[in-house]
Amino acid sequence: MRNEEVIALLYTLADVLEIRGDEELFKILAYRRAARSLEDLAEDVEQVRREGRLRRVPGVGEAIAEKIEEFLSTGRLEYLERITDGFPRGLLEMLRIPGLGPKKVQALWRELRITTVDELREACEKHRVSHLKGFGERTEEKILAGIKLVREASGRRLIAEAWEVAEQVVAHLREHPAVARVAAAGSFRRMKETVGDLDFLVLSSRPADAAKAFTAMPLVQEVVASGDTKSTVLFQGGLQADLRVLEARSWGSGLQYFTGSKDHNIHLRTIAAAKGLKLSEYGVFRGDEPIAGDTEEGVYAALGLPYIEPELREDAGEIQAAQEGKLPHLVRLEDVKGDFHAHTRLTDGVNTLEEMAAAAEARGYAYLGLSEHSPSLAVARGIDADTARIRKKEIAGFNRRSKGIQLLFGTECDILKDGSLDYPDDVLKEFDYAVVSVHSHFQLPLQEQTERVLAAVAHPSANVLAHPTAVKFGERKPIDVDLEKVFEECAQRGTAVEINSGGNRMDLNGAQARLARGRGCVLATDTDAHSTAELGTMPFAVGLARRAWLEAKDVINTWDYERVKAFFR
DNA sequence: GCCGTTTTCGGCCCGACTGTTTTCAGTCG
Repeated sequence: MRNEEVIALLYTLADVLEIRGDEELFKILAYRRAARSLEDLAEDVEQVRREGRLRRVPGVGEAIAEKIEEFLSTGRLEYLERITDGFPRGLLEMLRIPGLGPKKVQALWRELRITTVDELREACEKHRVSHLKGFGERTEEKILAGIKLVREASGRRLIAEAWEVAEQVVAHLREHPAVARVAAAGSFRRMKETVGDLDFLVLSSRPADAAKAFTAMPLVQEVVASGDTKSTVLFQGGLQADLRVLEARSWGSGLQYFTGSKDHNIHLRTIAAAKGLKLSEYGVFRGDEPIAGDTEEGVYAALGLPYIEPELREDAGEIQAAQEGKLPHLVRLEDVKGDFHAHTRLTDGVNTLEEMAAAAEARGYAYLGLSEHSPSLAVARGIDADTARIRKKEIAGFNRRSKGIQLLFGTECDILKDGSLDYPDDVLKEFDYAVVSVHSHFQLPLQEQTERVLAAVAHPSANVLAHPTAVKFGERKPIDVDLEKVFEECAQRGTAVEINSGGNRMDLNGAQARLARGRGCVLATDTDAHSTAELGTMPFAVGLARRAWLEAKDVINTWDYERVKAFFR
């Protein structure tokens, strides 16, 4: 997969052109739009190119397609080399500093010959920067603070991590007397697997008090900006958050606007303009007259559209589907009847069988699959066939006693390097079901890795392919595997494909899971829980399923116990 | 550079906050 390289290339092109300042802005925006679009592409860009489908990617036209072609085939881009001739790469790093945009970076470069972040810091400390036109003493201070910030901040983080902060903030604001309504918007509300910052909205008749309640929270490390309707803070730990204060008549349009995505909103505004309307966070207007804004449903209705669920708002076909009345009825958390991927103390979990069963029952589940590791995964104390048989009896005993939840006797069986499974076939047949996973040899080349996984999912005992890319956020890159081929084989063989919300995985992501469904697969939303608490990450797995346009029928965790058993058999 | 129920040319989403300015440019989302 070279998607990341191509995305970085396009962003670099845009940044360089913007600092150089000799191209018109829309050209630069076009590169960024194409880059964002590729970020949401589930497929391997090289394969898309091989099949001549580059120009079908939204925002990729003739010129960008040609540049991607050249870069993929030669590893270089002549155009980039030409425009970066004599262009200091350090300027790109300077652009990351909050408050510094292309114009200021350009001025620093042209006027003061500053080409690196270190040179910039030194110039600020010597107060050489404040003399420049458009700069001042406050700017110098902000740049110095910004340099520190960039060095500390770590960019996007997993939604599970942001979730804890968001819940605290929402609870805090909800209790405040000046606040009538609270919502968290942004990519958080869209349930994107990672979020860059948090966006909070409040309805208040006393905006200043509401803003103060936000900026004065103990969690706040620094107030970056604070105005009448908008404040920005930095939480301890480096997560940035915005608060917007809305009026009741703009609650729906504000929620819609700040939920995004950017490209979804741009598309909506285009539709509004075509109807002679104007859409902003304050409402939908015909001339100066507001015709919608108090509810999100009303905003969409004013544009002639049904309500679109936040998880779909990526400008990935959902607006067209809405226009045609073809939006999916997304799977909901309440539809989930169980989990197929969980561990107990028998291997590397922390809770007992009974504790896990009780926690699952408390979540309202009808069943819970216990899938312990197989022998090869020694670090997780994978169990041999004899120990598995003891577990089988424990589960049978539990199920006889239980008046409610039923346990399934599963295994998370390692896929070995050659694609064979970690138990002999006759042992595999003793389990109710098998989840199969890659836990080793992450570096195999594309073809070998693909053949390995294809062999595993084709095994008659394989029921669920767990965390198919093996990615771990901030820790491990995805394995090189042809997901389309794997999905096609899974569909053919009746092997479900997993969306795993455990640890720092979030694997598959939304776009990949959508591709899986498109190839005819059914999916499983699993937590890979190693404790009772971790069963609670199910909302993130379901969130990804919703981002993948999945309906309840597509997700085996929503099926009843008998149907699941029959599917596994 | 992209794209099409206004268009193959001429548009391209819209507004808040900051700091430096005396009316606004730059930055950000």
